[in-house]
Amino acid sequence: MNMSFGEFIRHLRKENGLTLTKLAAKLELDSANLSKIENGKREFDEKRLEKLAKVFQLDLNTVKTEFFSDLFAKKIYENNCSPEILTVAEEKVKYLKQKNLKQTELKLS
Amino acid sequence: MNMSFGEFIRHLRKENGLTLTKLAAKLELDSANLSKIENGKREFDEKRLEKLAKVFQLDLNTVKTEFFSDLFAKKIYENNCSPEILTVAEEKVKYLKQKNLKQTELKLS
DNA sequence: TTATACTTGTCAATTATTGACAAGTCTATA
DNA sequence: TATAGACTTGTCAATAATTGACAAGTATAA
Repeated sequence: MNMSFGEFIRHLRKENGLTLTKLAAKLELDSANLSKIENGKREFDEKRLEKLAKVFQLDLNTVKTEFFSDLFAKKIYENNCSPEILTVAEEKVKYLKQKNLKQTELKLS
Repeated sequence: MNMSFGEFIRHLRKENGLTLTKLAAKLELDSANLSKIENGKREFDEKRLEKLAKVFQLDLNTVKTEFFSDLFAKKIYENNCSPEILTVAEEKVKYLKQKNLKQTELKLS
């Protein structure tokens, strides 16, 4: 499943035999804007991820993965970052989790 | 080097014996706001990355890596994304590069 | 030619980010 | 204990970015 988030939505939409107008209604957005989203000319609004998952009966985590990985990939591509950045990000996630764990411990004591 | 971007700046600043006021001046921003950035209460503005690299004579890619990996990690953490998202992102970077390559080829032919 | 599906451009309205400054804490030192 | 310097926090107007909405276009099929 290697595609942009716009292509991901288009793929789902076609697969389910929906028109832009139909899907836009379900997502409560303008069909012209949905067209732009599918064509990568606008961003999909994060706050609609849950709605999107529901419409197509997908796991929210799957949808989030598509959404955020697309975001990350674009940033890396646009800014010409070296690929090691993802390893660094991975470490930082661990760091954040550990940090939050410590703060929780503090609050409990 | 595992820290947030705010901590990264603070580390650099201390290492170079600068006060908030001094560094803020070099970065052309308010010292109160720089304090918030170091404490993770505001975002560092992407457009100042180059300036930051110059001030501390760092490779721009190093600074970008710290900046964007911090951004990614925060998103992953906040949204409770599974770690595999980074692998997906990596694939999408490749996809984008390949896609752009094809478009370049088209333009040249 | 009419309908349907889609695309593109534009722009006001809404939201988010930023810059700026006042007022505070904390520490060290005269 | 008061003065200074370093830092933190809250607030808010100004600026910038995103979004919603709609008009006008193209493309295709009936």
